[in-house]
Amino acid sequence: MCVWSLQMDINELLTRGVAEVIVESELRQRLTSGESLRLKQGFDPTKPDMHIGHAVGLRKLRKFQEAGHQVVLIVGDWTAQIGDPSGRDETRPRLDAPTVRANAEIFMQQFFRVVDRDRTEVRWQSEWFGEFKLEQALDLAGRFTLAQMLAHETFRRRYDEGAKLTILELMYPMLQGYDSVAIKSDVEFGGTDQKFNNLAGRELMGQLGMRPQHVLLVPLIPGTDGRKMGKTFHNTVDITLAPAEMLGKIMSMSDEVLPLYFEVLTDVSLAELAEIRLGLADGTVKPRDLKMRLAREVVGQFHSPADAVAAEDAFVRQFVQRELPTDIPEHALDAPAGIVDLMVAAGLAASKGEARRLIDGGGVRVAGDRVEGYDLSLSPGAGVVVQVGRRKFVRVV
RNA sequence: GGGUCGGUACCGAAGCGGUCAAACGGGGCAGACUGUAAAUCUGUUGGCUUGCGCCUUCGCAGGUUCGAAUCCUGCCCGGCCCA
Repeated sequence: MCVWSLQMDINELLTRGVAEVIVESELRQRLTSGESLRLKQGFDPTKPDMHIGHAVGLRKLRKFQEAGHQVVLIVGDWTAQIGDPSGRDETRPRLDAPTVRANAEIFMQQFFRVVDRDRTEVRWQSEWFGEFKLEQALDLAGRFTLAQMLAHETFRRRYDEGAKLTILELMYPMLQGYDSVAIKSDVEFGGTDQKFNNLAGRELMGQLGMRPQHVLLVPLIPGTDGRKMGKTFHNTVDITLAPAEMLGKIMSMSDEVLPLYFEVLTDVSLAELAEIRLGLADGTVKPRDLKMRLAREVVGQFHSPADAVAAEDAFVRQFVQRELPTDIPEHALDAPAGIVDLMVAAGLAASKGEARRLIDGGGVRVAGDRVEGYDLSLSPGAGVVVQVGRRKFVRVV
């Protein structure tokens, strides 16, 4: 590889889908030197479900691996008990070991869909915190001031608002920071919401005479409702979603996400990325078509290209051509049933009240016709399709 | 330890003796419009009941009252001030 293309790679590595690098000039230099770096990535085992927002960081890790670097994945079995102050969670009960292990298993299964397992070292916080002495904990607590902690936006807000804020929670950044010390991290990866925590690691390493880790922050992407994708908003696109669902969620996203999504979730070249931006801006590219391509590429990554194509076909059939989906679940009846009861029994509505409301709202169809009133009755073997909204179907048999 | 303010439905937040299943906003769901876009608009958002109505719900447990989310007592949890 010639020096020039190496520089180009490093440039893309440090800028594409990257929100901030601390300290960029230094990290750039280390990357150029050919040194193999240890890339720290933490994980909270209380919530093993990953969404495509997480994938942004994981894809970046993958690119670094391809450039010869080593990922160190830390299972945060101790910090999980505290809860990340970046969210608004309060102190949690300690998870028992089997739960943590099971969650870690689920998480890694997803993690390694993107990250190269062979270039990953998995470490558990228990390795160092399990034996931690009070003396060490106090030493740690003595290295940070209250003012420093209150510089964290989340702490600050809760403090100012008069919400509950425990000393334990203040320790979260310190513990996460200590992880960096324990594994001798060179670069910590995280979303922009992790900046404070990651900087704590940098601070701590410096105090202990180690070379302070660098920090690479990836952007948080918008979720299905346009707000930052996150579990608390219920707007995630989970990577475990079935191809059809994943495709559908991406298709229902606002057009505004397109450039960013292409940048952080696909491998289209930088040149093409520029074309996409241009095409969207001057209207020569149809957002819908572009979004379909995005959806196909994303689904292809977490499933397979064949799955993606199949999902697209089904999507076009069901939502563009308005045909019935091919795989409609069946609901067996052994006696005639009223529409309301049937909807509840078939899982199309959570309660009879909801079923009636849906009917009132015009959201229920039987054999293609809108249901008007509650007295429609269906017989066993009717074979008709009951539809609620645009995507819930049941065939009555 | 004392004083004081507060704990309301998925979330935020009104209500402060009956007209409260509980305003309003967000989110969710459904409808219109569409590209399952987004934005916008409309409806809906505890359960049972076609209706009258009934049941459960406003931190927990009791009490006062014909009647309590609203008043009283105790307890639990949090904020602030004083010590």
